[in-house]
Amino acid sequence: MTSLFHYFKKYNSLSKEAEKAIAEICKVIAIKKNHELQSIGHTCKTIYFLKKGVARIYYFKEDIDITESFSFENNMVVRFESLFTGRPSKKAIQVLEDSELIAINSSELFKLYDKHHDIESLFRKIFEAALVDTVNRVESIQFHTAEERYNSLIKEAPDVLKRVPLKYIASYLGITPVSLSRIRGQK
Amino acid sequence: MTSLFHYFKKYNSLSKEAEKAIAEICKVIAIKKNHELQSIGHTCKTIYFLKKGVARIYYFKEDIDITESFSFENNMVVRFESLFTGRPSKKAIQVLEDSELIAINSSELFKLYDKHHDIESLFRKIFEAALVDTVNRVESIQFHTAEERYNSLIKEAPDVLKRVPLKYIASYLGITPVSLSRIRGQK
DNA sequence: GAAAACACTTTACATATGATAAGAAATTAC
DNA sequence: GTAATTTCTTATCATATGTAAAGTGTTTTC
Repeated sequence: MTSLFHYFKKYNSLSKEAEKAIAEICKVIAIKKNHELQSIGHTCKTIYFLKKGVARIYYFKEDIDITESFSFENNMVVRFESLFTGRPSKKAIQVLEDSELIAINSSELFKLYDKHHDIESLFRKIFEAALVDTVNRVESIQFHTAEERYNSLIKEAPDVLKRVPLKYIASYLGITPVSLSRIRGQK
Repeated sequence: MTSLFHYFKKYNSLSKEAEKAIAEICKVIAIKKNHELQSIGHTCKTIYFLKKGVARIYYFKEDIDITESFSFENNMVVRFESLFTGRPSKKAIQVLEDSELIAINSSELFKLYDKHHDIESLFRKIFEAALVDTVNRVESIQFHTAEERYNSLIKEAPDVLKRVPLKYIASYLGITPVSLSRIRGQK
């Protein structure tokens, strides 16, 4: 739980009561490598925090498995488009190593917003940061070549190569494994 | 001002005092076609609402003008990555028709969050919706062909063709004007 | 309303990525 | 530890998009 509150501190400080209230709606869970945390068609009602391990959000486009994002230690894993619309997600969350997560029940969390103004501010800021990241990702996908994106990925998250199969990295970059292999082969 | 509060109502209801407080930090401005609302290097401290007209956010990649997004009537225009980081933006906002906007001073707005809980909730929800839109845009850019993206653009915003030069639409779709012309020519 | 500037299309050629298939390397299962 | 499975690379060919340049059409300017 310490790691979660340490993560929160980067965004907003919380009163003791607020921390207690959050702790009460959290569960620690362990999942084995390659298992699914949440599946396609399920409506997201949980905000996950990765204590240990790697996760990816993925979906299928015409039978092809496509990775939308990776998450590493000390970060959130959330399918925002389902969490904030209340609609079933077309995406699933899978864990790529034996992992430990903290699961925060989002309906309970949102109920805390009125009582604990600092909790609402905290998550507002977390989601604002997620918006900034996502805007930057649009820029990176739209206007950089696959090679540029590959290079910045391994710069920003060097251990992704050791921890994530290349086929997932390829679809995350928007290319086929064959194409990624070519890019890697050039050097 | 009515149009702005009508827009707000879709997300969260506001007390009379909150509406008054927001009205006090708003300015209505008019801008002529093709003029810049905010320029590259400027740090975003204003949230714009388009009453009338069309706007785009754009930047340069190696001397090439690239459109990141369009906004039409009754929507926000914000460079989130600057607003939420406090860093100068690499992007500019330009108006593509004679336009009228409501400018909300963001520093003043953020100060209102503590006094008016309903204002914080309102903007939290607005930005959560923006996050959902941006996540969906990532999906659309990454995993659909230019032709698919062109078709869904004209389906979702049919008058974009009448109101926006094709060269801007092309870069928004992530392709050159030549390529867009080819796609359009096929039919 | 003529000249200039800008926007759009078309053509020809170059290049990056995709699809498919086959083989090599690594991992997993028993 | 061997076989089976999965992952990654390489090769070939097809296709979509990029670049450059020329031509046509439309707007703007005075």
